[in-house]
Amino acid sequence: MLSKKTKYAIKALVSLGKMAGNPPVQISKIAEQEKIPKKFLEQILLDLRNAGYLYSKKGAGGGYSLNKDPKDIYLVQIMRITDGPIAMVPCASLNFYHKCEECKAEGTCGIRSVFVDVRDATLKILSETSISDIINREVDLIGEI
Amino acid sequence: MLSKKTKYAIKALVSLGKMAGNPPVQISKIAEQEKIPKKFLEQILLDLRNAGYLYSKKGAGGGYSLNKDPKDIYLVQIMRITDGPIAMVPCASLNFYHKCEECKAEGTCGIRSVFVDVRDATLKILSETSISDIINREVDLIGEI
DNA sequence: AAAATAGTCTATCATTTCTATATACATTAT
DNA sequence: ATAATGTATATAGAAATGATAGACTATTTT
Repeated sequence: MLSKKTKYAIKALVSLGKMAGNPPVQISKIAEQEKIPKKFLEQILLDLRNAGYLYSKKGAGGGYSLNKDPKDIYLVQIMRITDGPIAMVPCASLNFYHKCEECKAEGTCGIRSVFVDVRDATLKILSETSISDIINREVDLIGEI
Repeated sequence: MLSKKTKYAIKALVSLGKMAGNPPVQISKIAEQEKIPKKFLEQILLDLRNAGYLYSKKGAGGGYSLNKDPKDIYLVQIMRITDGPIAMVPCASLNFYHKCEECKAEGTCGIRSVFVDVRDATLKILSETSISDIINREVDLIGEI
């Protein structure tokens, strides 16, 4: 399961993505709109800012906005910042690899082998889907009604 | 990430799968072989037994063995018993569905839509991979060395 | 029948992770 | 200056996870 942190992060980015071009949006506004606890959102936005995805401005009239084109922010990037690994077992992780404690022979582990496949399938989607794609999906879904 | 519970469950099943046909194996033996805390493994095997995947026998000469053909035990089934949902968001789960608290319009949620795709991709692999397949993968991997 | 073996069941504890909140500080606009 | 707003760190509370304990039941062996 995704942590709430990650879900909130994606929601906030989508929300900001829809505003792309507009002046910065205040944390409190995003928190209210997306039903996210404000103080928690502060931390999350900070992480995303420090990772280069958001621009922030202090003081009156300040707030947050995207620091990249929504087309260039991929889910996999966000999830790695907020939740860490994509893989379901540490030994199958590309960016957060570490050995399973109980593992005897990683190279010939059938379980690992399956979860490498799962990772690849998941990664394919998450690394091809941008904030912009999510927004487009919503437009499409609304159109289908 | 998979819980240790699930990882242990799969390991135990694979271990028993390799013994298919042999007399029951004691918990303590599996625990030792697979480096799993014995008391924890007891609980896990009980769950698998109660779900119908294992046969057990008490008393001297007792132990556990598979109650099904290893070809007919799929990862997805085990994971649902030990970890619950496969999907990364509750609103995208087939067997453990529930609404996301903060969600306003599930039907037109772009995030959900992506994670339904992720779920389907994951499910395709997990529902096609059996204990027997894992054992075969190991044979293949050893052959490649 | 008694003793030894091995699973069953329930409770509980310890640790970690997650979620959320609090507080003090820094910067900017008016 | 003052008010608005983000920054940074600490901490608390809650939930989930991982692991252990102990008493009980069934089976086999002697």
